[in-house]
Amino acid sequence: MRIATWNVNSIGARLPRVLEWLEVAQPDVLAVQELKCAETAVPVEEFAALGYEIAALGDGRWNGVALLSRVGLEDVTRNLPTQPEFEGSIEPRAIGATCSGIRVWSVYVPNGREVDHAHYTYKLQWYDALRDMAVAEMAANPDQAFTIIGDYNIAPTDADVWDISAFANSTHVTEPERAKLRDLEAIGLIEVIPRALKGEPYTFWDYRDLGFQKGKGMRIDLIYGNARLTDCVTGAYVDREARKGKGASDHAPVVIDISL
DNA sequence: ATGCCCTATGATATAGGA
Repeated sequence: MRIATWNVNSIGARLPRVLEWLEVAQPDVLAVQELKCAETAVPVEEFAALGYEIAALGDGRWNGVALLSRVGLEDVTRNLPTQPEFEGSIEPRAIGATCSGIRVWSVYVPNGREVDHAHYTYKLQWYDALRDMAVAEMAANPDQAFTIIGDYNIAPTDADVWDISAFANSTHVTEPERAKLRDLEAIGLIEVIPRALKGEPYTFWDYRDLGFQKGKGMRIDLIYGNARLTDCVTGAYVDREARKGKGASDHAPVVIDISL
């Protein structure tokens, strides 16, 4: 079983690259973030032609998440039960489903913007809601393989950014953010750290400043799972190749193989 | 020293990204 996560930065703009990647990488499940389109506008038929069902959550221009699966897609849950609002709305940032017995969540955690911004507080609150969901679901099905994959918008360690000194007073590397990752570990979630295909551990390179070309990346697309799942991981990698060339997303896919 | 890019939108600027 191969599961992957990819922040595609617009499913519309990225459709040819995503279809091509599905054919080459052959994931059974793909968690997608930043659809940037309404769920009613998701290109369902193109994915169906490759054998994938899709469950999508999106309301337009920003955010949006989905799960693609060719091994079943059941018990779809939209949003986190205690997900906080931002400026009065519940944003489409989390969708869960059961795929061939594995519970999978695709998440796009809020960015935070600046450490003194309301969005940063929202980000931290969002993590509490993510933890609450994980606690409840794992308690309800303690023997089920469970994973939360997606764009966490946190670099777990200083080595997960190209130059920590460039991140003074920046989001994504602060202690309160990293403490939220430790909260997830405290409830029994374990991070699966992928190997990089070419040295760099990163999963994101900003379009601005030509980050990819200069090796200025960040590892922010993460995989956490319960022991039932992580004990069965046979491999994991970042598909850095997918970040290359014209028309690439600013994120690379992250892939795990598991043998339950 | 700074910006350099890319996306979608009631677009010909703007907001957001991290």
